[in-house]
Amino acid sequence: MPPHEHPAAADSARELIAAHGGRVTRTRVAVIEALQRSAHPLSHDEIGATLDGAGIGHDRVTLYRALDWLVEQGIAQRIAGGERAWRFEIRRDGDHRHAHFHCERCGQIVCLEDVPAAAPTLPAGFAVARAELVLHGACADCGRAGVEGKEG
Amino acid sequence: MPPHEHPAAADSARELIAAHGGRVTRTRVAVIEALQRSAHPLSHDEIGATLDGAGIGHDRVTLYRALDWLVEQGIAQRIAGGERAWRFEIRRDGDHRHAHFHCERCGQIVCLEDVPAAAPTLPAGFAVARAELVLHGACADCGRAGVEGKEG
DNA sequence: AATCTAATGCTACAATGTTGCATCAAAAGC
DNA sequence: GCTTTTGATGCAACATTGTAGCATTAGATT
Repeated sequence: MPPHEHPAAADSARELIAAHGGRVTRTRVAVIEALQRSAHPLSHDEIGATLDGAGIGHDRVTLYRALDWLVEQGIAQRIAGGERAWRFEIRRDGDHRHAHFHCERCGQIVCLEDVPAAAPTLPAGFAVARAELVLHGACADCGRAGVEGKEG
Repeated sequence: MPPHEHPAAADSARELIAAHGGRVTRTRVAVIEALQRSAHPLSHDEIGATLDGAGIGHDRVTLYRALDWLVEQGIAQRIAGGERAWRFEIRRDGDHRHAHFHCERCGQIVCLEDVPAAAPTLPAGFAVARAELVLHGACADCGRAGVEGKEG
């Protein structure tokens, strides 16, 4: 085990991957750990930066495929949230139906763990697989910094 | 007035544009009419096809800018709904906070006029400008056609 | 009709995501 | 420990969606 990693985190990531019948690769372990460490969903780009920071070579395609696999396996989930790019977050058991807040000031996506994204009653015939509730506005940090400008 | 258009629709589009201080151009009129006629939000691409069908020359950029202007003026609004591309719909008075349904089978976005996309109580400091509630699954048509396959 | 300038249309570009294929390396077998 | 198998990677090339700059066109006004 590399001495510069948290043993528990690395183990849980490795076990998670193996439990789904996938190969335990540097990329997948690092992606899962990055998502687990982050308090908010990460974009492909942000995850890539994390990998670079960890000295893990990769390219865009590998990362996309690793993320695709994680989503496919139900380990992670995609959020359409902010702008054009997807964001990813780890699916914690039973916890994957919370709403998200997109700050139009700083671009950040915040998980609103307390706010459920539940599907209301729908017209007959509609089968809902998942609900996405995204609130747009100014987050607590940006709201404090100033009402109109970028800085207070 | 061109004889192949609905006079009322054309007038309302023209008036709408003029009321916002913009120039009444073929593109804008056609885009507004397309959105008004459609029961569901349209993608940039679908709107472009409508313009082509109406024999109105245009290019991608013009259409993007026309749509940007409509959104800017509050005449239309963007929906992040389905995949990567934005969708657009006309803003009807007071009616612009309904939820949307994204059918993962046919890719269609359906307006759920009866389902409000209201923001629930948030942590202190969060200012919500708008709420987007998108439900993903199978729409009534696709659900009827078959449970797993594309066709019943 | 002449004028003014918003809007268009072109080219070129940026950002995000996908496909095909040769190579590499993780897991399994020996 | 070495070889085999094949899933995962990395590269190049491409597809889609959206923007920026700028010359030209055409809507509104005089």
